[in-house]
Amino acid sequence: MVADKQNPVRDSRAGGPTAATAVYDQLRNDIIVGELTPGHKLGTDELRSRYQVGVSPVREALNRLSAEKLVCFEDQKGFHVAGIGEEDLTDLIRVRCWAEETAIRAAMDNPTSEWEEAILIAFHRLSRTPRSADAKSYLFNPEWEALHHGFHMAILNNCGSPRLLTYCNLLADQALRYRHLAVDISYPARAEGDEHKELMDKVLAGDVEAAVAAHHAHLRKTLEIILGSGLSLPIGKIAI
Amino acid sequence: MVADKQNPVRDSRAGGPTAATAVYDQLRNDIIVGELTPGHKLGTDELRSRYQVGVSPVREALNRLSAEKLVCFEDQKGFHVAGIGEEDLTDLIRVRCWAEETAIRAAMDNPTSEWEEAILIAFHRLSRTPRSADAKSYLFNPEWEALHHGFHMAILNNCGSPRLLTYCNLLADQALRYRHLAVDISYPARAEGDEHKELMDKVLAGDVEAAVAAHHAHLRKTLEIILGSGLSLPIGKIAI
DNA sequence: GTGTCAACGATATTCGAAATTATTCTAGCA
DNA sequence: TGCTAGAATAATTTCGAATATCGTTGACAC
Repeated sequence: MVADKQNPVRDSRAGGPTAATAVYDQLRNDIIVGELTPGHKLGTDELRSRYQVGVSPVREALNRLSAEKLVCFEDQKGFHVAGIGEEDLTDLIRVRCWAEETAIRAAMDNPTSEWEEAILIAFHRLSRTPRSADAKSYLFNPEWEALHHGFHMAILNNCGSPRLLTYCNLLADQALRYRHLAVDISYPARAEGDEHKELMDKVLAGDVEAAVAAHHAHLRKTLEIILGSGLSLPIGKIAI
Repeated sequence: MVADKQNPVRDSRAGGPTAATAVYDQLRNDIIVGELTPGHKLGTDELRSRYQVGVSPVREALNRLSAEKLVCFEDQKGFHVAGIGEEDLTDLIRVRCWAEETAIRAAMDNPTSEWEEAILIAFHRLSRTPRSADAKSYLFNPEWEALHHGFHMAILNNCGSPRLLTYCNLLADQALRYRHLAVDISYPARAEGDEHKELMDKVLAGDVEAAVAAHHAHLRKTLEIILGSGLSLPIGKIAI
């Protein structure tokens, strides 16, 4: 592979060898971060020039994303960034409560010391990392995002069901997009560290009901913050 | 659109206007029915000639299916029909129990007469249709399959969560494939009508715990039948 | 006999143009 | 003025060829 102007996308990435995968990753990120706003038309030409590739990789990436419900598709009408709405968000959080409650119960049903220690480490790392890359106003901090996701997944990981984990990840990504769309407005109103600590304490204490309660409270607070953030809803067509 | 030899796929279908969607539907069906066996390599040329289209629609369909976990994909290595395995099947049924239990509880939490009547009708239609298109040996009966799916969905429909319903549908499709792969061997060992009737009775009686129990028993029996059918496991690579 | 390496064949991937379809705009008519 | 028909425009979708990559086979050296 030669690094020239012809293939800037492929060259700028380490992971995916194929252009389609590279575009998929970038596009997915751009949508989750909110750079591509809900409802925005994802035209062929725009994406072709944006990522410097042909039609095929773009289309391939869009198809994969539409299966993840981050992109909306209709025959002969092309692709749009999936819309958002209050009902959709409420549904998302509700299903996430169900799925993750199930995962937590299953995980706590077979506790191992490795699992508990992994949670402890994940929390420790998260607590040492600032929520925002800038001290005063909010600035997206990819490191914190990764550690935050890692902390929650560390708890669920022990549930023993690959399918359920995959689904939790899917829901988490969708929720992450909502958070990004709202976060600029509501930061720094929230003390997330305390919520995470309480969740961890209950999990490590083996108190299933308390852990589930803490987890539900955590998600419900997220819902309230987003709904109260002034984010205008709805926008665009929802992808079921 | 002209009906000629150039476009047999598009012409033979009523629903999807685009070739990609047509291939998607057919391929999906071929996989679920078991005509394309688990682990089978889905090469470009094979599918191109099988469905009489170019590379683009084939690739598009494969990408959508890989998101549904019916097709396995790896960069630079192409596509395979998703593999099967005992662990995967166990996980599938377990997650299905969780998801559908949640849906049943939510549906029974807000019972309406329309909903109850829809269940009654769905059961009635199902009970009037033979499981097999042939009286003696098993022959795939698409009508029964549709009504069976309709009956189960009639119960879940009232849960009020589009996301959960979509997920239940996804899991149902994956389970359907396992059933098809095993059904030729185990038919007609099962009295499914009785199980469905019991499930319906509990739901209509408003007895949540009994309904959930009946539902779990129904799924667990499916698991046991498939595992005991002599279906050789595992085959191919599992799509998480 | 065993291991490495290069060339080959097969396959997946990508491109740019062509075909098809939706959308918009305009002209003509009631 | 409002509405329909039809062309012009713009977009999606599809194709077949060109490119890049992988796995294998065979030769060669050790």
